[in-house]
Amino acid sequence: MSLKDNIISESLRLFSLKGFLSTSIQDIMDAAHTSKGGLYNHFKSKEDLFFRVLEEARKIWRENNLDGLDRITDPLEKVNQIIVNYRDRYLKDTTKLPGGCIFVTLSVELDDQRPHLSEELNKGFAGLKAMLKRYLDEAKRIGRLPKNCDVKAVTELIFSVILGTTVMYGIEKRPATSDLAINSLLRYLDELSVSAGNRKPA
Amino acid sequence: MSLKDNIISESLRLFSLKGFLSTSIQDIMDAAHTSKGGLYNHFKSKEDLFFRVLEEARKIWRENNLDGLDRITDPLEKVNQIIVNYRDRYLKDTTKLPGGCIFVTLSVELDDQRPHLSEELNKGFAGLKAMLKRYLDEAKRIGRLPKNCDVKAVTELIFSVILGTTVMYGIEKRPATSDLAINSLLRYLDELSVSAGNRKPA
DNA sequence: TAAGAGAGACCGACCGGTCTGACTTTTCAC
DNA sequence: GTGAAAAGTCAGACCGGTCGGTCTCTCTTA
Repeated sequence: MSLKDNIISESLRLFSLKGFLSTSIQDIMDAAHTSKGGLYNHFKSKEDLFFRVLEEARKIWRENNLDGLDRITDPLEKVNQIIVNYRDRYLKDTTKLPGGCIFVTLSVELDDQRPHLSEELNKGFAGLKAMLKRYLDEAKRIGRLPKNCDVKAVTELIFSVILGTTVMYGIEKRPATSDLAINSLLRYLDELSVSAGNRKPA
Repeated sequence: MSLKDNIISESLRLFSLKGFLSTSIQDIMDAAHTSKGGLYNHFKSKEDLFFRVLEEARKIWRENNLDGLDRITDPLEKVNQIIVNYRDRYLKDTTKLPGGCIFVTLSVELDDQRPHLSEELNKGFAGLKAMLKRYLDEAKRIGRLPKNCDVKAVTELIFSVILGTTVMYGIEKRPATSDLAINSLLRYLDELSVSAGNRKPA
């Protein structure tokens, strides 16, 4: 692995643990076994590094959370799979992200301190939310969700559980409890759904 | 208000916005209109101040979130009231906590950097969780929740939504979407409950 | 006159970032 | 193919500024 890539992946690890502002250039130099010259040769500033790290984080997010999605046709099942992937793959990817979801860590740290950085983070959140909503809308359209289902509200619930379990993971350092919360959410979605074997009384 | 109290409340505001490590003594001095001498005359270190601020934050949490609870007897209704208070009072207390729930901000920032500080934060989280579980257990005992209800899982779901909506509030800076998520949770709890007018088919 | 409050100079450590210089690799005229 | 110049890589000294914390001194009040 090139020094540049190594700096990015070590920064990713450190940012997920300590956040952006609390990770010093010295921390990164030590982790990547390099020097000021080595680092600033590849990145023109710490903020530049931030955006490169964000790219890498998004790649990891997609690889983990969207895995297997193209083999699923049912939109509600796709939402289910995203949540399962989040629980089983992404949150447990402790090699690349030892501090849990880096987007949450960075967003909480930066939202009131570096608006132009948190704005970049928010694009990702908005994208996830839009994706969830699109699948749920489609599910409603094809009758997999009841006609009176408030898709927007369900989307926000799913989103808040995803964010919340990430924070829980940081608090408890064990996946057990955050898994429980996610399982509750999955059960809720299942109860919400309409299928041959799971039809609700009117 | 005494200088000491003023330093605490200004620190509370700043910590909720920027976190502990990213708030400098200089920031606090500016906000409280004092100097090094004025600050260190009342607090022996920044960490000492941290614990005083935490005390104050807990007081505010109780005042907001437990308000009116003693006038409610039904345990499920108590849980409901805590969530409603969280939505309508605590999250919107932007004068004292402009950056949202300070416990979440600090926990995300400190869990991998200052274990002895985040440990103190975790006591509060554990206390809230225990309170929720106690009420839900009681609700199940008196038949307000179905016998097969997984109280632990529901507790974790509520907890994760509370944490998640706090993060959402920081991301979106408007209460509208986090309110939606909380409303979804309240509806879910209502559907879960067993009462004269809301009995489920077996 | 003793004590407490508070202002601010000062301390060593660390921050992000720049710059010089040593060393290696690539490029290209011949 | 060869040699010299150009470009790229990286180490580390150095910069001004900020960090948390200490200390001295003045002012107020009892």
